[in-house]
Amino acid sequence: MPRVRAEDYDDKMRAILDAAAGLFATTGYPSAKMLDIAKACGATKSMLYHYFPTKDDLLFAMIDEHMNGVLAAVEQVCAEGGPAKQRLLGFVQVYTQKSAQSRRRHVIAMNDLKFLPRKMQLPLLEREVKVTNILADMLREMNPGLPDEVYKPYTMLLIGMLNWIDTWYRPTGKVKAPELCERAYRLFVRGFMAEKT
Amino acid sequence: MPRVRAEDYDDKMRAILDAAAGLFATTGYPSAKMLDIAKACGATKSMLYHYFPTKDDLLFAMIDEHMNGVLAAVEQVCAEGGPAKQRLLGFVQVYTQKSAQSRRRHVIAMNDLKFLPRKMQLPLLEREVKVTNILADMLREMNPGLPDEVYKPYTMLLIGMLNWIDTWYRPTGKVKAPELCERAYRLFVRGFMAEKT
DNA sequence: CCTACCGATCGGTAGG
DNA sequence: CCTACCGATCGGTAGG
Repeated sequence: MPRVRAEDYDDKMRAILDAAAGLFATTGYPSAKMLDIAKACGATKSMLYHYFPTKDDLLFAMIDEHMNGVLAAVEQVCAEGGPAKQRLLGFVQVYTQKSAQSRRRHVIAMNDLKFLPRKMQLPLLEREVKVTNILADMLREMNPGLPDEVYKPYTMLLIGMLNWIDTWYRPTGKVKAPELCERAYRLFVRGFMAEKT
Repeated sequence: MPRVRAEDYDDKMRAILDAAAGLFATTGYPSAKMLDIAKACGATKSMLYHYFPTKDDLLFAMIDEHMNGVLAAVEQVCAEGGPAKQRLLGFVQVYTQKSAQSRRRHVIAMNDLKFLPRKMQLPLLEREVKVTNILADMLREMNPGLPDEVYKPYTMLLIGMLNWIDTWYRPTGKVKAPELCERAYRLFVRGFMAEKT
C-alpha cells in the first residue's frame, strides 16, 4: 500500500500560514525569518521547506489564497443582484468585516506583494485588477454620465479608504465594525452621487 | 583654524537621501542595499557611513525631514485662518499636490517606519498624531454635534483615501492632480456634512 | 577614498 | 521505492 499524505497535512499547512501571517504582518516579509515562523507553529525549518519549496512560495500561497477569497466574496455579492447601491454596500462589507486572520493577510497582500519576483506578482495583480473593475462597473451603473476617466479614480479613492482601515482601526474601541462599515459606505455614496454630469 | 564642513556637504547629503528614497520606495527598506544606494548617487559605501552612522539613521533622517515638511505645511494652512472648509481644502492640497520626491518619501514614511526600532519610531509617530489631531479638530468645527468617538474614524477615512493615492495615481493620465484633489475634497466634504446629529 | 575583511545571519539543502 | 520528516550544516551575502 502506498504511503499517503499525512492526515493532518492541511492542518499543518494552515498552522504554518497562520504563523507566517503573524510575522509578515508585524515585521514585514523580508525581516521575517523562516526559523522564527517554524518556531511560532511548533515546526522545524525543514518541515516548512517540505510544505513550501521557497520562502517566496509561502508568501505567494498566502496572498493567493486571500485574494481568491476576496474575489469570490465580491463576485458572490454581485451574483446576488439587486440595485447597484445595495451591491456596493455588500462590497464595502466584504472589505471591512474581516476576521483578524483575514485582516492580517490583507495587510500583507498590500505591503509585501512587491517583494515577490515579477513572474509571481502577475497572477495576483490580475486578480486585484478584476476586483477594481467590478467596483468601477458598479459606480458607473450607480451614477452614469460622468466623464469616462473619473470612474477609476473614484474606485481607487474608495479602495484606499477601505484598505487604510487595517492600519488604524481597533475593533476594541467604541466604534464597532458594522458601524464603521455603514459610515464609510454612506460617506462615499453621498459624496459620489452628488457629482453631476 | 578648525577644519570646516565640506562646502558641498548638504548637496551630497541630499543626493544620498534622494538615491536612497528611490531604492526604498521601489524595493522596500530591508531589501535596499547600502552599496546600491552608494552606486546610485556616485558615492562609496564608506561615504554613506560618513553621513549616516547606520542604515536606520538614514531612514530616520528621511522620514523625519518629510514629516517636518508635512506638519509645517499643514500648520501654515491653519495659520492662514478662514472657514474650516477652506482650511480642509488646503489640507487636502498639501496631501495631494506633492513633488515626485515628496511622494516617494511619503510612501516610505507609510511603509517602512515599522522597520525602525521602537525608540526611533516614537518621535515620528508623535508628529503623525499631531497632523491627524489638527485634521480631527477641523472636522469637529465643520460639523459639530456628532458623537465624539466618530471624528477620529472620519479623520482616518480621509487620510487613508489621500495616502492611498500614492499607490495608484499616475500624473501622466487624463485626470490631473488639481482635479483629483478637488474631487477627493468634494467627495469627502459632501459625504461628511450629510451626517446629522 | 577604497578595499579588504569581520561577525553575524539566513535561505535553502544533504544524508539518513 | 516512496513520502514525511529531522539534526546539522553549507554557500553566499549583508551591514558595518
